[in-house]
Amino acid sequence: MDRRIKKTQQSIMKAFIDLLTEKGFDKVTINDIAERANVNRGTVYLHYADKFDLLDKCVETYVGLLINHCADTSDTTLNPNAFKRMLEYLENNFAIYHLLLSNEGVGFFRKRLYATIAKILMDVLGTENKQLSNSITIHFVASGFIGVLDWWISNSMPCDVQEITERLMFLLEPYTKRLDSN
Amino acid sequence: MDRRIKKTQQSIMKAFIDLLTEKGFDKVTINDIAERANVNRGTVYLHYADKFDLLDKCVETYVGLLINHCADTSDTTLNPNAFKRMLEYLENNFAIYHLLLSNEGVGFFRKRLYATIAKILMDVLGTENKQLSNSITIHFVASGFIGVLDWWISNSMPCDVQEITERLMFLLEPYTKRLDSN
DNA sequence: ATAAGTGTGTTGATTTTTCAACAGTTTAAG
DNA sequence: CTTAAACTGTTGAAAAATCAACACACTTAT
Repeated sequence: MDRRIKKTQQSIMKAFIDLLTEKGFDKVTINDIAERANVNRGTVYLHYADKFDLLDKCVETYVGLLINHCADTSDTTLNPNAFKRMLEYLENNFAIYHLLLSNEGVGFFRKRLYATIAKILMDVLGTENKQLSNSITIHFVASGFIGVLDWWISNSMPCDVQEITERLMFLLEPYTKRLDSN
Repeated sequence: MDRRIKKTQQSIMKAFIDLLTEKGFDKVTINDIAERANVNRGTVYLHYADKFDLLDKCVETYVGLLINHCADTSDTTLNPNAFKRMLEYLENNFAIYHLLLSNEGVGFFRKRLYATIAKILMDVLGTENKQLSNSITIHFVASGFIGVLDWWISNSMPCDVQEITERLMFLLEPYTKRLDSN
């Protein structure tokens, strides 16, 4: 990707997230964003259709970053190290994810994170196993997982990464087994 | 000036100063600078002829910033507040000016600062008074002034702004009088 | 009601940056 | 010495960002 595009998109997203924190979605204008990002207003429209599209792309980016931080290893099984990396990343970028999980995210974030995690679980299962029981398990596990993340972030990380990782592993253990053996 | 130009030049200069601090002038390559500034190598050559030109332009910029920080008021007489602002700016940007005053500046900085200060002193005198005695006084005062700045920065600011301002005012007092009355 | 002000989204001409390719020079190592 | 690798500086075509201008919708205060 062209270096200019990357730089422009990064500064627009950064500006948008900052303004979201300061004023809230409704009060942020495209003018604000362009000014803060030190970019022409037209340039914003060159990349994003409108404010909602920008929020959507931001969410996509941050979900991607979160997921990538536990996908370094080629290990597809749900292992503690992957969780730990993800939670540490979450901890280090607390402000942003707290914002996106709140109503400021307008539901976009939760929806996309849910879809992404469900897809990963399906991929782990492989294409053959499309039984109803597995579908239900996937949605149950995805919801439970996100619910715990949400609780942890929304309550300002009331316990440390190590502890929440262990609790998650414990909770997921029976289901990972059930998923592995189709 | 086009917004892109400003952004590009700023990031190139920032990258250059940082690399100068880390590696020294000789070891910094144009590739380094472009990479650090997140800019195409060709773009560097679009703005600067070579490394020396870049250093020169940097020096010009930083001398300008230093001078501007005591030129807010329309008061052309040498007043304590102007000195104080300048010294405070110097204090807040210690690392950069320490670097530029050292051999890393390759003499460019001292030369240009000298020329700038001498010119200001001449302007204060006006165009009519071009007597030899005034010329000599100007060079004496400019040298003395820069010498004190250099000492202060090179020794890591061994006294506070207030004190050095007072000492400077005291030292300059007889000469400002001599200059004012042609 | 209307006028002034602010935000939205689009357009086209212009400028800047990028990229890849090139030839020439310097540096370092076998 | 010579070969490989890295750095320098330049070029031209292509892509992106800028700017000014436009029409339109919306608030809000006189």
